[in-house]
Amino acid sequence: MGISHPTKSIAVPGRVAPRGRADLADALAVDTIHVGDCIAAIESLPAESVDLVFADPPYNLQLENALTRPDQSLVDAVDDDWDKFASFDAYDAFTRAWLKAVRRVMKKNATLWVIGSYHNVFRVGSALQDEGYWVLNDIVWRKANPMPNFRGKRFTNAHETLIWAAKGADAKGYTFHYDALKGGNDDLQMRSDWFIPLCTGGERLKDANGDKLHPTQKPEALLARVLLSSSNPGDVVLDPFFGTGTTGAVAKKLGRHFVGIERDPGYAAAAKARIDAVEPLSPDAIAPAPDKRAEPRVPFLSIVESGFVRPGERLICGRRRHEAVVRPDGTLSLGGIVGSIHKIGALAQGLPACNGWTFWHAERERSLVVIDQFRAQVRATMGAA
Amino acid sequence: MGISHPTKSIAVPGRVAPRGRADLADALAVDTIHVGDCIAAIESLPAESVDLVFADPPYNLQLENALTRPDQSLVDAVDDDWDKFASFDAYDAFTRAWLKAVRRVMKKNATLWVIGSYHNVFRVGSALQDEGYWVLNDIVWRKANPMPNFRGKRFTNAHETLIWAAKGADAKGYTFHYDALKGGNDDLQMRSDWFIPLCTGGERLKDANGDKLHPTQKPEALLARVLLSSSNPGDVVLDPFFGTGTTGAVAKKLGRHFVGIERDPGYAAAAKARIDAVEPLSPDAIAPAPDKRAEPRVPFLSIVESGFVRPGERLICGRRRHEAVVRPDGTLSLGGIVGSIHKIGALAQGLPACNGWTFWHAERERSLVVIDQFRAQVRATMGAA
DNA sequence: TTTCACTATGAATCTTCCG
DNA sequence: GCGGAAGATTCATAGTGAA
Repeated sequence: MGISHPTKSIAVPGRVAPRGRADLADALAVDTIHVGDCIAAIESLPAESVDLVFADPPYNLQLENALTRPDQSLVDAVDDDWDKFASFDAYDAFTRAWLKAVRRVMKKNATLWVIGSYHNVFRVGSALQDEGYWVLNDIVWRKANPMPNFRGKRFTNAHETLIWAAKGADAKGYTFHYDALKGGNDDLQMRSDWFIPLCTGGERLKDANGDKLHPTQKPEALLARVLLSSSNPGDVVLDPFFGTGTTGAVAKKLGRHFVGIERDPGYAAAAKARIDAVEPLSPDAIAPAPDKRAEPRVPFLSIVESGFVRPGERLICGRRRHEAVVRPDGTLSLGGIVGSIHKIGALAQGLPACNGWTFWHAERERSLVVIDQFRAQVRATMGAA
Repeated sequence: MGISHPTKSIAVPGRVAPRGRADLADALAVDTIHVGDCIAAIESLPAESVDLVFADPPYNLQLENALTRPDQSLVDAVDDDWDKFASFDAYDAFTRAWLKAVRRVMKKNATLWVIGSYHNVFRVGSALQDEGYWVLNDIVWRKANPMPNFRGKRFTNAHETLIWAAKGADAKGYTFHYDALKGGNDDLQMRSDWFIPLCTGGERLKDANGDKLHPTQKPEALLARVLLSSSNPGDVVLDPFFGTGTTGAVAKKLGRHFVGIERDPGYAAAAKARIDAVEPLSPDAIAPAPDKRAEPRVPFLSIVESGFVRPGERLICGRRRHEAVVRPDGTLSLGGIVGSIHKIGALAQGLPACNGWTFWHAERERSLVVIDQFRAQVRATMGAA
């Protein structure tokens, strides 16, 4: 990979080009860190070229005084110049500028993640709504080990907020690995509150003195959940506030490409070294989990033609309350009405709609077999062919 | 108590006057519901007269189509006129107007609570910062039983956000019952993420048909934690969007005074009847109650994220007859099939179901460790969850 | 009385393909 | 772009009534 100063870049070796764009004159150079101004760097990228954006912008913390713990040790606060803004207006102008620039380089169905705290997240959320983004979720990162409130004047600030947004309200084709997330969560839908520890220990980058290298390094587990939920292997992930490269490290590990932008050369160099040391997971470990929506369509007629169901046979609902007759053209008949497995299922129940695949069953050796199982068998033979 | 139409009010009998103001000519009439326009009613109140504000404004949900559950039943959505705004600008103007009016009637050290969802909370948060309020915390209400995402297109929207703000950055003398909250929370600081069930069952007000009377009635447990943390007995609590009077009911129960504003006479009448029926707690009983929960659910993904199990590692059953590969998204892979620890455990054994937590083991120093043990260790770190 | 089966419902910005 | 059809999709609680 590489680093670019305005506009110089360093590329990580041994990485492949992004899908289908390498031949373009203005092709996006991936697995690269751009060193320089965030907005100028974004504007140098091709339009509609990235699949996902993760942004961890300055929080504008507005800290006034030093803070000590009850044992009088000093809390190492975020007091960097990059986190200081003259006013809310200045912060808002900065926010709108980078959000606007980022939106231009997002593909039609790309999505954006932004992380923030109560200091800045309301400004960011309002700005992105104003810019035309469409909020899909706000996600709460519940910290396993937050810093306590040493003065006892407020609730322990134990979470940060991520906003997940599409490019617009009409962009319905965004990536979301619903089934994989559910499978990794005890077969329950993944909720909007995530419980993840802070980035500490060996994962936290240190300088020569053993002090933390970056004040707000995010845990890789957080980025992994973001990338696994809303991107595919081979996708390009843009991080306009790259810092020490957590997004890049996780992207490489999970088989995604990244484009990082970082204005501090020291952070960029640390990120490069960190990412170079990352070993990607094996392809079969990161292959997308099966997605029911991606399965090939199988007409019910194919089930009949394959002999799994005979023309003239009766199909029965799971509770044996309704039945219909299979016709040789792959429709069902019920009381003289003929229609698709879905239409007749809906008719039988008096409902506006019905998934016939899971509603109808066939009698096999005195027990009921759902016809969706026959579809799975037909699909298995399609894959083999 | 009483209800006032512009400006008529109903007062609850048997209530005491607020501390130290009953002798003023423009004294605040407490334990009263004002029926009428929110902003006009706030402007009719004396300046610097309330100790706490709780506001549950319209969320501006922007729902377009009907939504059905997988069983085809219709979701009873919030489609009331009061939640419809022409644009973000219209919503922002409304928000700034009530925030400005409310700030005038707040005492110097009063604080404000506002609840919202991602649809509106960024607008509200930005507006209150712009009006000079100083954010103290954002609080996440984690819902025990949220409505699922029926289309599988997003994360379950399982929380709402509350913003807690002081009148200004210099108002340091606000009420916060740090020790009471800590004592009611296993002697740990109360965190910014609260786990509370929805308002259902007997607590939910119903109309003559048995349908919910108000679409967005909040749970009393949520209001109780708000009032217990940031107000004192005898304080005056203003709620400019009173609805069916949850704030009033909890205030009366906890020995606080309330001022409610509600533009719908039907809601106001229901609120009055509800509050009249409330029996105040004895003074010694007014203390925060811990809500002990059952064991928190831990997704297998968290075990992977915590490093107890590595992506790519093999899990083995207790008799070493079956094995599967761990994927980074918290699913398992066996012979090309990907699914949850439970699904793959069942598949390996040819059974309809399986408890993956007790079935799968990891090899550690040549002996097998059941993955349920890792779950116990993760739970131990969750502490206050 | 207890248990079980079945139904109802909650602040929700909730589809995709083909002709 | 539009209309119609295919077809994918739910978790925690409460309540009711039968066994």
